[in-house]
Amino acid sequence: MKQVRIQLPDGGKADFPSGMSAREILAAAGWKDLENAVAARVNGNLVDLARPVTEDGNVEPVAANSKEGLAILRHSTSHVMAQAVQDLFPGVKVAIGPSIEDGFYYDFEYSDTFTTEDLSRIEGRMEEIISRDDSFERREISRDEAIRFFRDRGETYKVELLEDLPGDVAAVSLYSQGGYVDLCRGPHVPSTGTIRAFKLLNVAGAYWRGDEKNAMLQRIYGTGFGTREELGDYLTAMEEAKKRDHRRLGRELDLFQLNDEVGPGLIIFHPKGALLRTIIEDWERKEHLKRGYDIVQGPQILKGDLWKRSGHFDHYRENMYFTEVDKEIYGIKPMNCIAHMLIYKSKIRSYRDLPLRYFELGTVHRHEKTGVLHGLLRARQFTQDDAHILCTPEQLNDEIKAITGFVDDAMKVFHFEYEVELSTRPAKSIGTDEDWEMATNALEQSLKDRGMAYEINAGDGAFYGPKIDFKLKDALKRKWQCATIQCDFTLPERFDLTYVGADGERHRPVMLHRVILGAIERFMGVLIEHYGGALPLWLSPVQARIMTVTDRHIPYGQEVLRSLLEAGVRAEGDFRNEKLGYKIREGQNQKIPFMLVVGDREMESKTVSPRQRDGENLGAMDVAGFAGLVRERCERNE
RNA sequence: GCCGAUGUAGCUCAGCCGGUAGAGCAACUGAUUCGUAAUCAGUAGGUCAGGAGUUCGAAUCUCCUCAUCGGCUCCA
Repeated sequence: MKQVRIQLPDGGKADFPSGMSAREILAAAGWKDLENAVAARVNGNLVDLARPVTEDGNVEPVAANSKEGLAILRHSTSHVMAQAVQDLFPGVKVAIGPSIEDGFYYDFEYSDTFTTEDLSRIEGRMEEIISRDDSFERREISRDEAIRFFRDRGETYKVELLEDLPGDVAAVSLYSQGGYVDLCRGPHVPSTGTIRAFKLLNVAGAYWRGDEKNAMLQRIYGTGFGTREELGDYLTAMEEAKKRDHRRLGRELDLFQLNDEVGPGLIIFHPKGALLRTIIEDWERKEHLKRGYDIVQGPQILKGDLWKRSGHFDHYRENMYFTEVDKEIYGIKPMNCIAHMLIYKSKIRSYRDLPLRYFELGTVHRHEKTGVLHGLLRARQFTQDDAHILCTPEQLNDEIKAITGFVDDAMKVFHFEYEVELSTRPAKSIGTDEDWEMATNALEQSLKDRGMAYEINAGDGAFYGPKIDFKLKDALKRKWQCATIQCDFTLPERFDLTYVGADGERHRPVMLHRVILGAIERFMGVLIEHYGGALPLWLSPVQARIMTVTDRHIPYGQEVLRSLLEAGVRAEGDFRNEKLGYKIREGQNQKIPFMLVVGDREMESKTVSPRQRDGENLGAMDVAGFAGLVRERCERNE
């Protein structure tokens, strides 16, 4: 009888009959905690526990609480959901139902709409299916057979998926549990009873295959975990995350408003929000000057002809606003590049002048579709920390590396982790193949030189060039692009930018568009959520609030306030006739870093008693001492 | 833009099968003058998102518009 040689958990090897299931081998090999296994990994491939093992090598269990195990569990849960939906709503067609980060979904075509009550019914039916503990059975059939099978059942989406498989795929796998059969690569948990904790979360529309030209399907989102406790923790964490939502904190901390009367996607910054952005912008100017950028400023509206020349009129018009002035059409700028081009063109440039780095805190307007607007994170007017770098092709690599370094420094200053993506040529684009290739290579090489981990985002570049995107996550784990570096060989061409080289000939410079924080508004939104509103001292619009114990301490409180403001501390007073506890509570809710209590003791000794946001009382100190402490902690970025 | 849900006082939310609006907190006024997360009392506050319709009568039912929320698509 044929044998397979399998590695044991203790490091030894043993032989088992070929064709034994992965589960049997795991048990025989002496693996522990197998009741938590949802699948097996055979020589690196994830397979069902029931899959026969026919080759030598490694067989390991995949635990329900591992990353892969959870994905398998959730994927199986999505199949159970699809089964429940088809039980309860005959005629509903299934599309796709993968596991995703934090959960799973399944897309359905249904002539009616799923309601919240429907979700409860579906959950109920899922519980029944789970309690039946039906096993997940895998079988392989030919592709043609599968097409016939799903066509007979009217599952047109599955048929389309099968028909679009690459031509060399001859066989596919089907998984069934109970009476439900789905086209699926697997693996799956052994049986429906393995699913212990799940919850359906919401219904949303989703285009078939993510294309807005296709039919709108109904997507049901859910999540699942290995235990009920973990599910409970997750749901609690989601509730907590909602409390960090910048839209909520923006109101609670009195930072900004979004007002229907003003219009969607337009932000009004209140004093504290405006101060926060001023602090960020001051930081930007300082950091850019430090790195050899020139600060410039372009106009808000530019004549239509310039936008035709730049290509925006042809490729970006639907996102632009236009206005007419003295019978002339003007475009309200959606990007800052044009003025920067004209600054470059204002003189003859030598290779000795390059690189030139033009920086502008440029306010732009973009007509975003209504459905995408999202607080500060997606607005119709926003200010970019934008720069355009004009350099020789030889300087490109160093310039890109300097920018990625700048981004990395900035992310450290604001305590952010980030992800990097390289986006390549989209379908709708301008420029030659050679330029695209050269630009894409330049970006990729710089990332490699710096040893940065990145993913390729095929076809997601700007219409004028490839880009590197840096993404931050919001409180609800949605990713937002902040920094980006975009290569552009087209605009210098269109505006006929040149420099005189060492050879005395005219050459075409290369251009980089780049932002570091991205849009100040978006960055503020992510920042507010990141810190849960408790901004670090150097960013806090109000660093200290002076609180009087009784009315007789007001004159001293005002004296302290004056001294602090003079010393450069952002301070304010709470001199109301309220109890100290009430003022503290309010200050705490406002997440003010320091509360300075002034009563008889402080008035007597000419001191203040700072109470930190974490509740710690620093004891009495004089005003100059406190101002020094604030300055020092700001410098240390605490 | 598309699918779905939602829209009642500054905020959070009640308001049943249609009979003309309510709470808590916030605000304001007064009393109180208080030492590290909520002092007490009183007052005021709403074209029930907007518009049209059905009805003797609409916050409630229907339609349209606007906005918000969750997704999709798109993007900083």
